[in-house]
Amino acid sequence: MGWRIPDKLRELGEQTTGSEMMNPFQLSGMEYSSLTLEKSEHPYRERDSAENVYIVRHGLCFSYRYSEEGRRQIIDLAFPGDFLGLEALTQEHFVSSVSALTRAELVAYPVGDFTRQCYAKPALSRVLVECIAREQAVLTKRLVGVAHSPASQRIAHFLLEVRVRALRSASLHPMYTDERDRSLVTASGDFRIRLPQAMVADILGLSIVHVSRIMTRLKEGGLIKEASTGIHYCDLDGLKGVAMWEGLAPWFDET
Amino acid sequence: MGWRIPDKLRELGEQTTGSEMMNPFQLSGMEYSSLTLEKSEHPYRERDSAENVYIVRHGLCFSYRYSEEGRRQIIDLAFPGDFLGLEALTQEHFVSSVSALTRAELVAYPVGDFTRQCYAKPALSRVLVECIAREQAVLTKRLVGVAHSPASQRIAHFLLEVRVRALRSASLHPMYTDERDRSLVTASGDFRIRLPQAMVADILGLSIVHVSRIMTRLKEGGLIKEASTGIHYCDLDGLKGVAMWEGLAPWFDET
DNA sequence: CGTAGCCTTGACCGACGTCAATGATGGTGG
DNA sequence: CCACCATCATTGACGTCGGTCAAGGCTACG
Repeated sequence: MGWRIPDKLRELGEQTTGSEMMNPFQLSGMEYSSLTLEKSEHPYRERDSAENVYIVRHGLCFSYRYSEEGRRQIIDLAFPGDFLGLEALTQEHFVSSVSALTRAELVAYPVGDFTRQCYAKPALSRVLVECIAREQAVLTKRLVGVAHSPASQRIAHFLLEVRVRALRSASLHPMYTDERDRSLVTASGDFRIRLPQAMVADILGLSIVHVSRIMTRLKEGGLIKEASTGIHYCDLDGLKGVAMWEGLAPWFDET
Repeated sequence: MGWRIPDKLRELGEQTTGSEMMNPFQLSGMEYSSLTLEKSEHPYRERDSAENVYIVRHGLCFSYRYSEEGRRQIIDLAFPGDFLGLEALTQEHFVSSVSALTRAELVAYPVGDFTRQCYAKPALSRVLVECIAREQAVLTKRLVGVAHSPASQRIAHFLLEVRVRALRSASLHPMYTDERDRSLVTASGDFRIRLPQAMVADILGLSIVHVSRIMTRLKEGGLIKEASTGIHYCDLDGLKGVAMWEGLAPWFDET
């Protein structure tokens, strides 16, 4: 689903051990294992028994589900620092699948431990609530958008959303800047990211064809460029205009 | 937003005092005040400073927001037992408004108390996480639906969703069956609810006109009836067919 | 050179929105 | 009891956004 920031765990009262400081993923009292995903590998799938909660460490993942008609609906992207699979906290089995958009590295915590720690450290629960609330804000925003706005606006908005979230993630989580895959952040001011149009389509509920059409329009307008390095954002203000951008949510700082 | 069920608070470990048992809304250590809303009154509005967290006691509320183009987008309904305004936990100001669909009664807890109690009783945080997760499931489900399905399916699905949630609320929360307003539950097997088409439209992102068209089709098909008492569900299986119903979420029991 | 991803483009069509007029209903006050 | 208004639902005409189908291009890669 893409929840946020274990860092706050430390930030928020709970004292941290030295080793936790060294490695923000090692939370005391919890098992902890890493796994590396190649592009389009799955840490878990719908219906799998939900044994772990994950945090993204590197790379980009996305969670999705198939609609009854068999279309893939992407629910959200997950940037480094985001949680994945929090459904495990409340359910036996996952109700969504996750796949890696680039090579990615996750950290897995067994649900049991996680739940236990929630009880032991209220700060952890508290963080969770915040993360979920933040996630929820993004989702409802998208819900509102998907419902009413024309495709161009949705797409522009989504591109901006991705930028803000990626930048936030990168700043909180500098290791993301790791150049291992190139779906990355700023070069010389302008932002770029590798994001196949099919992703955009499946997130926003549009057809690939139509996404293509609109992206070419955006390109013609000089708002973005596309290259093998991904989508480049050329004219931020232009994009914000098209998107009717008002910011993502109060707690996401603008850049 | 419409989160769920303080009852679990007691259910989930935290011992309860006698008076709490008598009145599930009186949580020890928290201030607590009630307010009654007439139809279409607002407990709070977007941008209001977020001072309270609410639980719905009677009646039906809905949370909404205006899109940039000025259309009202309803985010969710809130049934008795649902939380409202949990945004207050993470934000200074509300980002959505709430209005009563029928006469309604809310209980308000000051955020400060609420937060403090979250730290004091991990079970409370835990409940919150569950509530939010449940809410989230409904939202993502709707997101997926809104994105891809034809209007008829969305509407049918929504009607069923409402039914399940209302029944669940009524069973957990018998006081709901209170006959004070008639937007209520079962009569002799069939379910009915008062729900203006404009609501449905604004929840699902459709135009009122189109909702009307489709509802008439549903009526012609004998799936529902409409009367002054609200929408009557005549042919549940038929509806489920149209909706491609697969249940709302694992933890919502079917009826 | 062939194949596989991914993007583009045109022709066509249907679902759904908008506009505008018309009906039902029910509540209020004279 | 009726007149009036507000709210909500219906219906038709018409336009458009965006989906589907199908063909063709562009890298990238073995």
